[in-house]
Amino acid sequence: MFKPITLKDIATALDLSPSTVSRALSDSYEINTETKKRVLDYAEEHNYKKNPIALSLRKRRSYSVGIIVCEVANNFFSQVIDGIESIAYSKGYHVIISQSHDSYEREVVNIQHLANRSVDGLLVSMSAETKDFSHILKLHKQGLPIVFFDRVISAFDTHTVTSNNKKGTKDAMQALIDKGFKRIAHLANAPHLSITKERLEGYQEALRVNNMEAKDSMVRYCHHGGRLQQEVEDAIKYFISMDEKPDAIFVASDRLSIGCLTALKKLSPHQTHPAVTGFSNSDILDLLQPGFSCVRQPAFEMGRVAMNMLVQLIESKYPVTEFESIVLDTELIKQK
Amino acid sequence: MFKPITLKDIATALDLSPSTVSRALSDSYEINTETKKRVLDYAEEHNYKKNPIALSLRKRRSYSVGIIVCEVANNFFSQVIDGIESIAYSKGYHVIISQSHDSYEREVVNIQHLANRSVDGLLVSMSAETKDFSHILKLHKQGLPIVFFDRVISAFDTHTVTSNNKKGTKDAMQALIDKGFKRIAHLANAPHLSITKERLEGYQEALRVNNMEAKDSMVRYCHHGGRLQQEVEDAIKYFISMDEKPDAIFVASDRLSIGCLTALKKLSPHQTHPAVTGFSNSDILDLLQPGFSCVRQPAFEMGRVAMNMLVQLIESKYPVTEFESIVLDTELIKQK
DNA sequence: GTGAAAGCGCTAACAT
DNA sequence: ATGTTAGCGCTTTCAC
Repeated sequence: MFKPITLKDIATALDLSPSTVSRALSDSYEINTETKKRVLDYAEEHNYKKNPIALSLRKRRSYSVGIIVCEVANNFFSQVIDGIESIAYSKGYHVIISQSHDSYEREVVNIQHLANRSVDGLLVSMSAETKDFSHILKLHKQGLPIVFFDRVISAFDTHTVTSNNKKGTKDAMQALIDKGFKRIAHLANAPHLSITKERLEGYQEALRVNNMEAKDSMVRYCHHGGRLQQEVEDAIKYFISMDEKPDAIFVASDRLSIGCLTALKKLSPHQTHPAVTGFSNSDILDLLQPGFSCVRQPAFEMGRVAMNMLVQLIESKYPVTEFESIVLDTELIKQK
Repeated sequence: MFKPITLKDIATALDLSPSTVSRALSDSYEINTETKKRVLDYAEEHNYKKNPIALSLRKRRSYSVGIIVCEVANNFFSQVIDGIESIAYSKGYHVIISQSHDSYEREVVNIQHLANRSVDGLLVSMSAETKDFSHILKLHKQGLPIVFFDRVISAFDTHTVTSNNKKGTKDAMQALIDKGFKRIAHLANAPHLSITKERLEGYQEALRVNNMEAKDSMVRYCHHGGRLQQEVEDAIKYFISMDEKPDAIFVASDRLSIGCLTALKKLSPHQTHPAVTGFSNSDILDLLQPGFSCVRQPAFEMGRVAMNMLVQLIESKYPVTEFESIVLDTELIKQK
């Protein structure tokens, strides 16, 4: 069942050799126009498609790339994926998505799985839990093209695309400060993530240039990126039981924002809460927190850039040794 | 670059024939325990993995399945995918996800793409726009195993998994009615979707058993499943400008709920709104609309069931002619 | 218990 | 301009 027509079938049917048919199908210049037409017509009529698996085996290329993100049910990452796919399809690549759920273990398993499935390259955004990079370093050493996006690492040199996290944070913080907020806390992501560090820097610098003190006591980290609601709740509990409660919380991600609002609602359902704002690529937060600005990352564009870089790496004739780090600007969404 | 070790390499290294190595690796009974150990040890030591592409070519099986959903950035579908993956991994299958974005055209292209990539089977949830099923019927006729989940069609017979949409809707409606709501509107999905019809039935039946009139004027459809905010806005505009405004809206999906709340906020920012409730697999709605019940679908379980069915279809020695339609119960989430 | 050889569907030297 | 051959990495008859 389900046995598609092969190149050989065409050859037999038209009384040609497989190689002639192969060349005709690839529109080779050395094939008679007449013959070419016969082959192409026959192929069209019988709905012939090259078997991609045979092609992969032959060319030692799978024309597929792997993506690894923490989760797809996240507007930022799903937008990045859309961007990646837009380029992938236009260049004849297929995309295999896999999710780490911010777990180190699953990241290792999935990356291994993808490498085994002979993807031609990898687009990676690190999991919040990952501190050891040997699994990915190994693949890089074996020559597998890898591009990092958003959550990058510096364990080795390769192309990267990120948002301008520091500036994005600074701008949003400035908007908060301009609105009159005095005690702005920071609910941060896992501490070893690149984005965490950059956003923290932006947070601190914004305070500094406004002559406000940047206290460590106003920063709480979520080591699992908000996957465990308990860790978010603990952080919020800490904030709202401070002697000098924050009047605003700058939250490092969408997922944390949801967790943060849920925790606030649960822990002090009847009080006015500190204002919540931060990085978000979702329209939902606007609904929850009218009147606040948030930082939007150019997710679709990031996906496009990352995929273009990866294709360049894959299709390069020579080993690439010069790598680019592209930084895209964020957008400050101000609501009236 | 990136040339992994092959079976032949092992054969040469251990001075065996490729067939022996192959058999040893597959733990064949006819191979000497001693030899088997040598091969396995060598393979382990050199991190040998069978080339899945060669395997696919040989076995005429790719050990990958395709999923097509409208979008991954949707809690319901991402939970289904998690369920699918949990079974897929344990049975040695890989999963290729693709998104229709509720567009007929993209559904056709993606399904074609997946079939060309020689997936062994397809897990399909129809796009909201699709009325013509010939693209998928063709593949079915060619013998490609297909399982439908959530948004099913009856163009041909195959395994399906769905939620008990009718009962789920009835129960949630009953909860609303018990709370005293008198004029409950229904914001429905695209009219030709299976889920739309079933949920509509539940809506109507709930009214009927409570001796309330089920008027067509209280139902509005979103033909693009809420992808166009305009269509949601038009529906809401219609509802809130009725002579007898609804006091509650039962919304058919998560995405529509977001659109609905956004529209309400935009169209009448300072009034009290009708209560909004409905199908949701996200925790966000609880945040937005405290105190209301919603219908939760067993998404993860649905994914597991669907994938198990697909594997059964793929691995069946004989053509399957008896098909199952599994219906899973929904859960009514009541908030205090 | 092990090996030789054929073949999955395709392409690319190397003929002619 | 077309055909012959070999081979990508693997499994599986068929030999011995």
